[in-house]
This record gives sequence, structure tokens and C-alpha cells, in this order.
Amino acid sequence: MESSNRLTTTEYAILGLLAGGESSGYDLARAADRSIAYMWSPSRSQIYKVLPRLVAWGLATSREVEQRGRPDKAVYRITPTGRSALRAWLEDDAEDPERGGDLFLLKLFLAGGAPPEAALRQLEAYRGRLERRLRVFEEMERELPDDEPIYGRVALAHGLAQVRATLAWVEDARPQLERTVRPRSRGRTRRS
Amino acid sequence: MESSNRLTTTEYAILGLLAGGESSGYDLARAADRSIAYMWSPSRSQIYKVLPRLVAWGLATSREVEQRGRPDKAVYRITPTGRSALRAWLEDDAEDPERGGDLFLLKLFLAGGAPPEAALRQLEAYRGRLERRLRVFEEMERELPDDEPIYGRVALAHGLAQVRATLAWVEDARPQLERTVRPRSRGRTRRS
DNA sequence: CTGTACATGTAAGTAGTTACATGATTGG
DNA sequence: CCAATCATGTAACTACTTACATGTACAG
Repeated sequence: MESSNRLTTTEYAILGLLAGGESSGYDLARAADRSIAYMWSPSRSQIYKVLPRLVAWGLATSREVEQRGRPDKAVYRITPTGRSALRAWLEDDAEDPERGGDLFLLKLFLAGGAPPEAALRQLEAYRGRLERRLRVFEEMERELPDDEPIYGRVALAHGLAQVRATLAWVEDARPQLERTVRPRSRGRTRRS
Repeated sequence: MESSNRLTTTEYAILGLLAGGESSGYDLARAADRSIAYMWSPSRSQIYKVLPRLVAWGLATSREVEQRGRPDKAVYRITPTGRSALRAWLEDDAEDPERGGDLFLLKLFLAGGAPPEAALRQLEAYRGRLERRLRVFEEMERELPDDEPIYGRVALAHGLAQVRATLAWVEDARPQLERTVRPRSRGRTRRS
């Protein structure tokens, strides 16, 4: 039973959506299309392949639901094991350096599956990567040879503009996420 | 010999780098790492697989170069057929809607392989996609249910911030690219 | 004498894709 | 009556990855 330690992004993403409630493969495909399509959207057939795998690994359970008028469906529910695997992923901020953008956004979107501190840590790690990238881009800009074609220059400016805007967003997002960790006592206080 | 009409992004990317001059597989991997790594960077082994394919399709030619002290190498050169395939790709702005960001940036970077009008058309198409996306995001923002978790909200704000910054960049980049089409006569004029 | 750069490739595996198959129900 | 929605899946394929294999030369 040696559980193969790591799952793929798609597997985690499905697990994350499952954490929002019991659903069928079809539901998941629709939910993905409507919410996180910009960061992740596998084909339906891929979802149907992944779900039984999650069950085999004990991360989810399935149950048949009979329906009148429409085909029967299998609905899936995340297990405690599944939840803890998801939480571990959401808490892991030592992300593979490249394409971190999409992955971060996906984790942020699914952050409901872990304690609110996790989202903040992801944000800080993301900021770190952005700042490193900013320094790389600024260095590139400084060292651009005089004969560099404009295309390289404008492409670099694109990168710089995006990184800077994203860093500004981080400053905006942080207090909002902090509020979820230590909710501001404003009038009445709400627990948990 | 029915030439399979379309190439993969990786194949076009390699063709694009090849347009910059004769190079070996090893050279290409290094060049990619140093320039376009943020938008595209396949493994070396993939490059070594693609190159003979390009030769088989008549898009490139190869020639052996003996070296003293180091292993012999094969250097590849783009053919006229290859150039026109590349140009066609660089001119095609009806891009598959999603993940257009990376692809656009790649084309922009390799835009030297086509007449300067192509880059401008790509930019306009990109702007169109960004504006459509902006409208979608703004619509999403307007229709956010009151119980939407903050994570969805801040993720959306991320998208909005990036799209807006990128649109601002477009306005900045356009005149620069326009100048390459109709070079401003400032002092001496340079042809071609 | 160890690690890095140069240089090319194979083998095995994976994560994903598109296209196909099936079939009932509902809305225009 | 036609198209879309609901619902699940298989088959065939593809692009790409990691790990491995091999070997020289040079710098520290």
C-alpha cells in the first residue's frame, strides 16, 4: 500500500473542488469551467479518469445515485485522508519556481480547504517569487545590448508591467487575508 | 508526402530560434534558457527529437561539424519553406482563446521572423482578447454572490489587476511597434 | 581529482488531448 | 424536430518529462 507520495496538480484540483461538497464528474467539470477555468481546466475525460484513482487511494469515496429521467450518476465525496492530503498541498509554499503564477492562484482559490494561515503563507511565498522575478527582469533591462531588437525590449516591458501590477495587488490582498486569520473586532464578533 | 498542416508550439518556437541563425540543439537549449525561458522551455531531449523532424519535413537542413577537443555537432539551418511556415504562424492572430498570453509573448519575441506588420496585428489581437477578458472579469465582479468566500474575490482582483496593467502596457508598446513599420524620419533614414 | 561545460541521444513513462459511443429529457 | 443538457466512459494518440548512457576538455 505504499501510498505514492505526490499527486498531480489536476488530482489536487479535483480534491479541492470535492472539498466544497459531494459532486459527480460532470458537476466538477462544470464547476471548473465556471470558476477556475482561467487557471486550470482539464477535459471531462481526464476528470473521469482521475476520480476512480482518488477512490483507489482512499482520498475519496463514491456512491451511485439513481435518477429518474436521466442517467444514473456516481457522486464523490472527499475522505479525511483526502482532506489532509489537500491541506498539506495548500500549505506547501516551497513551490516549483516556474509557472508558479497559475499554481498560486489555484491554491488561493481552493484555500477554503485549509486553515486561513495557509493562504497568507502562499501569498508571502508568491510575493517572494515575484520580487525575485522583478529583480531578474530589472537586471535584464539594465544589460540589454544596444542592438537588441525592439521585440525583446517590449516583451521585457510586458513582464515588468505584469510583475509590478501583481506586487501591488499583493499589498492589497494581504490585509484582506489577514482579516480572516485575526478577524477585526468591529461591533459584534463572530467565532470560527 | 501530404505535409501535416500544423506544427506544435515547440516546433514553431525552435523554427523561430533557428531563424536567428544556424545552431546546434545544444545552442538552442541554451538560447531558450537565456531568453524565452519564461514563456517556453522544453527539455533538451525534446529539442533533439524535434530537430530531425523539421529536417524530414523540409523546414530545416542539418550539417555535421567536426570539432577538435569536443564532440562533433550537428548544426541546423532554416530553409525557405521553414521561413514561410514560421511567417504564417507569426501572422496568424486567430489564436486559441485560452493561454493566449504565453503564446502571444512567444510570437512577439520571435517576431523578427516576419514583417513588422505581423507583430502589430498580434498586438491588436492580444488587446482584443484582453478586453474581452476584462469584460468577463468585470461581469463576474458585479455578480459575485454575497456569500462568496474572500478567496474567490481576491483571486478575481488578481485577474483584474493583471489584465488592466497589461492593457496599459499595450498602449505603451503600440507606438513602439508602429515605429518599426513606418520608421519616423528623424535625421537620416535607414531602409529595410 | 572533481565538477562543469560541451554535445547528442535513447528508453521508459506520464499526463493530458480529441474523437467516439450511448442514450434520455427538455426547450425552442 | 433539432439542439442542448445531463451523464459516463473508452480508445487512440501526442507532446513532453526524467533518468540514463557516453565521452572529451578544462578550470579550480
